[in-house]
Amino acid sequence: MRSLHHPGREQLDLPAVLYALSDPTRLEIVRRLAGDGELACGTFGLPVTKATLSHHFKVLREAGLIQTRVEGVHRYNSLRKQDLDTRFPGLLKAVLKASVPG
Amino acid sequence: MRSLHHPGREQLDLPAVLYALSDPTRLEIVRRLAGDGELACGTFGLPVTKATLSHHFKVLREAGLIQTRVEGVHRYNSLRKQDLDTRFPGLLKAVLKASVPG
DNA sequence: TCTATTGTTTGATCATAATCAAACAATAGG
DNA sequence: CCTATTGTTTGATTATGATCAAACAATAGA
Repeated sequence: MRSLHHPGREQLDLPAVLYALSDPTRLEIVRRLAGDGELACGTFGLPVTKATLSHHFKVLREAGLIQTRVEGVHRYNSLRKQDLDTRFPGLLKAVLKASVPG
Repeated sequence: MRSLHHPGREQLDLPAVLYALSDPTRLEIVRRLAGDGELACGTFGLPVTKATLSHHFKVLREAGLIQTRVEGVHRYNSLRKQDLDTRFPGLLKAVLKASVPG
């Protein structure tokens, strides 16, 4: 398996970040991670296959939104809050606030 | 010509807004409008044909990011700052701050 | 070593979208 | 009217991406 690629803080690209956030499934993943800290891929009860989910995690990872830590057979994902907030101040907070319908 | 469609404030959809902002050309359009208030379509010296530009304006308009006012032969575009800020507080500001490289 | 679990990758399909040239529409000014 | 200007729409092309099933890889546990 190819090792997981995480772009550096300086490489974060706004269009890529916005694009990653523009998919409802990925937005939901980000919301969960914002609340729960660290989650394995399989713990999201989303209505897509594991292949599709894996694809979405890859998009989020390569855009620099999440960090994936390997432990045994699991991949634990977490939001790169610090990096995002440094590079794009207020963006994540605004997106998270807005993504709660109501 | 079909009349220009602008979604109501309540119809604004976060994924659609983020998607509209995820294209560099459209992001540049939004940045210009944020600075200059109101601009006709032809006044952006962007490296795309007028057909492509028209397409991007349509995407921005239908996502609710811009408002297009027809005056004579021109279309004057402006950012829907108020609506965006009401619906997604802090989002536009964060995007505009982030989109200035440096 | 065998098996179950977890997730990735590949290959295919289908949909969406970015782009352009060309045709079209609407208007302003002669 | 005629013409130039401004922008939209259409049709075509090309690229990207969301999705799934199936094959694969890695690990933990019996």
